[in-house]
Amino acid sequence: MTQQVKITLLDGSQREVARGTTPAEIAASIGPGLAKAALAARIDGELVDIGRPIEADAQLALVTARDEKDALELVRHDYAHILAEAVQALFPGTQITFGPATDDGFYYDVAPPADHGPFTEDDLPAIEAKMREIIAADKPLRREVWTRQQLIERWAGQGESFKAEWAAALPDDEELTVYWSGSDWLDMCRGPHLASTGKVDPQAFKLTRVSGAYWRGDQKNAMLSRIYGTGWLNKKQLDAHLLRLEEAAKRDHRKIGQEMDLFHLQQEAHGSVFWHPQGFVIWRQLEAYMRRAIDDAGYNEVKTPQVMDARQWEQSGHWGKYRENMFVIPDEVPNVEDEGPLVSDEAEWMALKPMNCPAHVLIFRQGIKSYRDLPLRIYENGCCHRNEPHGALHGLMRVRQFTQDDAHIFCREDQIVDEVRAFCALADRIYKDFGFTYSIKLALRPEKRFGSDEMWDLAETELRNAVIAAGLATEEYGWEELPGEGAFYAPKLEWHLTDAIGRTWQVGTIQSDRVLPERLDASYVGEDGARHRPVMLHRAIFGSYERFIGILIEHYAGKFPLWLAPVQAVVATIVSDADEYAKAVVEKLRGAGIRAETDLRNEKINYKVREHSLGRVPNLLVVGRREAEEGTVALRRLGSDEHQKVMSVDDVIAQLVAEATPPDLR
RNA sequence: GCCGGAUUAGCACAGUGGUAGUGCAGCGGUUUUGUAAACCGAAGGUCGCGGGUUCAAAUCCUGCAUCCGGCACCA
Repeated sequence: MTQQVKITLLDGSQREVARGTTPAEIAASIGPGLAKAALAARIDGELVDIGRPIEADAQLALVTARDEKDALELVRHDYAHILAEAVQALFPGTQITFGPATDDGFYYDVAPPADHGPFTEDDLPAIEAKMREIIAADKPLRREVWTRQQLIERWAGQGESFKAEWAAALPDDEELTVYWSGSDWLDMCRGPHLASTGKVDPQAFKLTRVSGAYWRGDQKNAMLSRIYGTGWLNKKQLDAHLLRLEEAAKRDHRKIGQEMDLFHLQQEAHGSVFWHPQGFVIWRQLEAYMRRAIDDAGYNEVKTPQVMDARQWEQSGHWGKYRENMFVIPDEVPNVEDEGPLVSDEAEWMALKPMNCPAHVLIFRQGIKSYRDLPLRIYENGCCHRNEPHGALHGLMRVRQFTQDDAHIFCREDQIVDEVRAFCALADRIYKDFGFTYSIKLALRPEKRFGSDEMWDLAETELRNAVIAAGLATEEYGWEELPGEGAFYAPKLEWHLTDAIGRTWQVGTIQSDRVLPERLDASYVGEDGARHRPVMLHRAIFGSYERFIGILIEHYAGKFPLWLAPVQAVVATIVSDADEYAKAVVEKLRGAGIRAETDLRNEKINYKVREHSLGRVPNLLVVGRREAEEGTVALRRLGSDEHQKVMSVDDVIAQLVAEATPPDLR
């Protein structure tokens, strides 16, 4: 066996070193600066410890803070370990389980000691302080390969039942490693890690919250305490992140919804929205916009029943697969006597619709359809109810009553690709009108599903091919396939929007379904005169009006483009002598279709400017004696640094009318 | 549904066993004001709901509801 190995560095240069030389040593031989900066290495592409001996000829890349993605992953992973060590140091008897890096930090799931109860946020300051001690101690992190037997014995011996279970379950072909922190603490971990605990910045992390989390993500298992932190390379990054969180909190649609008087929620109807006049203006604009879009795209709008017999839901399969999310209603006159149960034991059941698809099939089934009728696109602003778990409800984003922009396209096999492509184009146009970029994902068959494997193969292939044909299955569109995430009846293409501050939201979807037409016996007469099954494409672009408006509120931070703004202009007076003039201006604005209000209150103009600015009114038209005499207004635009502009009323109206035109009508 | 936290005036919040408070909004008055908060006054509460402990409960205990942060769920 040769004692030398050949190392190829990033710049292509090569050097011979003794077998077992570490990347750290090579970094040191290149220069002290690099030795200090090197956090880890990639050997033949694999991310490894800086102290990992090199055993064969290899390509070597040294990882420094400049390789931000790798570096963040490494430090976050280290923070997670230090967190676990700190918790065990402070709370002996705590069991550790699992602690990965996340998108902006890390967490560790731990089981508190029997006498302690779950950890709370009150515990965090002490844990943070202990973590800083461990970082200050700069304990070397040392990797060792162990056998499964060693691991199980060690964990079982320490009373770490979760780790022991985990060690026993790890796959046979995996090299099992532990990392020592100094000589007194170790965790089972795949690595890699930095060379020592002192390599992370003690000022660049913060423990943020504590929550419950099930062991191995399964509801049937024990509930652990999950301690979350955010972690970065340096304090500047941490501060920037904390600032971003503050900015995101300011955009919270629940907060803005209250500030702008758009909607409210209350406990007597939890999970269902009370839309206020201002909020419903936005809804109406979206509804009108969507109607124009679907009219153009050859859809037919329908309206279907809110409540249908349970037998219908049994036939569609929802009763079996979806009942726990449905609101059921006895089909019986309730008992009006004081005594006795509200409904009898013999009551038949009905259910509020959780989806619109069965009703659309029932419309399709009326009369005989021929191949000439296809593709038939049935659209509905469909109001659905789903009995969501209480813990899932969240503002407008997750509600129990919502209205989908839902349509079902009944078509032949050979029409699927064209229909999906047309849908891609429609979705593209609509999302761009709102200023979103997006990525497309294909969610593949879930475990709990209807239909044969052949059918799923076919359906998945069709959707994939359609996206490829549309030229969207590319990196630019974030193309990705997500195993196990499809609906129970069909795979789905998903559109994930990216909003103004970089967060993503899954909204649009199209799914190709052969199950429901079969179950509800939908058919058409083909050219051959025989009966055939249509394929059914389920599709939505907003997803639900509620959620889409929630997303828009956060995307625009409440500063809606003019066509969506609840109040488009306020005419505010400086002196009461201008009241009559202000009223006349508002009349003219309204006559031109602008949503305008007067503000004649007995307040200083400073006060009115401040109030309407905070209220996110896009245009403030200030009028005093001068404007009243000259027939002008002083236009002050929200978010504009420039000063007011004095304009004639007609010019202002022309400008606002142009700006308030919905994007599809421009 | 699970873990933790919260719930006090329209809103934001203070109040740890002894007469429920502050700011803003709203209401009344004064002021007629030129681009991000004029001044004065009066009013506003079943302290989420139920039960318990206590001479006395917003405050302690308990059950429930809703909300918040996660987990699980998300057709």
